[in-house]
Amino acid sequence: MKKRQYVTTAIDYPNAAPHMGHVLEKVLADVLVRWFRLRGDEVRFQIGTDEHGIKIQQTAEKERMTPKALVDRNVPLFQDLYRTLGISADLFIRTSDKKVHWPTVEALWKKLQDAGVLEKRTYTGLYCSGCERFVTKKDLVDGLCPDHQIAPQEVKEENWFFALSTETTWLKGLLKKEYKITPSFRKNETFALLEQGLEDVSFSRPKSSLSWGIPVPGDEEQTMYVWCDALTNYISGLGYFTDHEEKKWWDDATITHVIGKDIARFHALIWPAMLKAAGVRIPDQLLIHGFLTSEGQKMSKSLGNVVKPEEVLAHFNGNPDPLRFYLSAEVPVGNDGDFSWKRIDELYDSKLRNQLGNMLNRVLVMMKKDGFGLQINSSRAFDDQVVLEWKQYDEAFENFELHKAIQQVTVWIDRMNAAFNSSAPWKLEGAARANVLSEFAEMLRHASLMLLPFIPESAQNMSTQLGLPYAKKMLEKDFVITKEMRTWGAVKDWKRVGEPSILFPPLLP
RNA sequence: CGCGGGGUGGAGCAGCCCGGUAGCUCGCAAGGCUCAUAACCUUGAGGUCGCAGGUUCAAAUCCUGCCCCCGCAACCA
Repeated sequence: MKKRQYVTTAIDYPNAAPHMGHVLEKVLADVLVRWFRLRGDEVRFQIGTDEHGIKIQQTAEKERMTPKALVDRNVPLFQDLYRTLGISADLFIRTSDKKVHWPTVEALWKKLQDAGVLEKRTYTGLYCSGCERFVTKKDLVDGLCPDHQIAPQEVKEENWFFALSTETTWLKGLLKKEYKITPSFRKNETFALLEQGLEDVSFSRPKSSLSWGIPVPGDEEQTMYVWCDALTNYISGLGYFTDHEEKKWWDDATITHVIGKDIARFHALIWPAMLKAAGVRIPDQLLIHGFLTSEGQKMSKSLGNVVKPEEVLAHFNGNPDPLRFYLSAEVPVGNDGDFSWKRIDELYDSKLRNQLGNMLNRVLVMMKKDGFGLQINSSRAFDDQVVLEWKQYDEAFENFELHKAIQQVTVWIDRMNAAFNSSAPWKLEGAARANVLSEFAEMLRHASLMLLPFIPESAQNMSTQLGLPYAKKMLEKDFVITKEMRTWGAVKDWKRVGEPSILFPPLLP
């Protein structure tokens, strides 16, 4: 039976241009999604932007524009970047979208209210006029805000609160059983939070302090806070609580939220509690990635080491694959990683250019000389080897160890290079020579299929050079890697290889 | 006792969950090949796997304690 997958990423906050952290998450999700599609799953993949909130409001004021104008200016930066990177999302949702997003959010709010989990209370807190936000006593140094050197004032305001504290026990049970969290240490972390007990969370702010957002239904003086607004994108994109609900993507799919470690707790605790109150099923799993440092240090504007994805793309002449390869191979899923210019160049040269690209070229150039003909003999040994490679590859993906899957391919390419030297086909003649070369072409065919989720365009390029009949269709969303394609010598209508060309050109100094 | 991650040859990392010849990339040395994008292959030098105990026939891997880095601590991916 066909499996159905609903994959989402966090929605990005567009108060500034996208950076490498955004890219890490989207590439991770995209690789996973492409693998799902290639194995034949029915997939829906959603990304988007979280456009409301005080920060957008403030940034807009600074730049003397309306919040709407600010997000309309910034959101295309994200959309264009993701298009260039080949992020194969089916829907890009924007929380400022009153047609797609708002109806679901408003309906959800009412459902929560009906369920009795929302309550209006007076909240008393310390407000720093410099930060323009509430601070806690722990933030203060000698009673002063460390950023602004002023004493915060005690302010009372009305907030709607969501009853999370009562869900502690239920959430423990949920995390123990149904709700899977990868990597597992994030689950332990969440349990530690639960042990401390949960507090109710603020679900709205007065319009006077937060105006850029969705008004609370029936209480126009209040604006929704991030939770009910942003998290809800995962179901508003499916039209939930409207006349065009696409329930099959939620009720009958495996739901995977790909998110960063900073928002893990909200997805692990608040989101399920909201859904429970609204009578909607709980998602299946969270895939939580770490953060990227830049040249070993925390990425920050003040250090000036923020890496812009556009610069990386430009460095490789607009080819997204070196960056996709780097993030997939160098950053183990769940761990923090580092972005280094030196390292990405190193990897490009050694792995992609000298090992992969050159391997393909050395085979194809010889085959071209011999007239492009292909003759793959059946072979028990190669059969077994290919089966094993695919098995390990699948296992890595199933455990979300994407770095292992791609590293396995590069290791195989390594072995091919060594085997090519010891086979020394340039010393052979006739049928022996043709057979050896064809064997390498067949191995490269498998490798290009395995690389497809990671570096789609380059993998397709490989397959085109190999002259594969299916090469043209490889980037289509309904392309599936069939049993034949995974079997040694089983692509029967593949008789000739194509014209060789340089897969990864040397970089200009 | 707030929470978590990390400390492995010159640099950067994997391995640790499921103990059993210490692996990868770059760099370095020597040799080989000549099909190929001056690419490829082989061999070698270089590590008491943060420190100290413990469990075990056997520990980078499990347990305990300590030291040092780095994040997070409710809206910075």
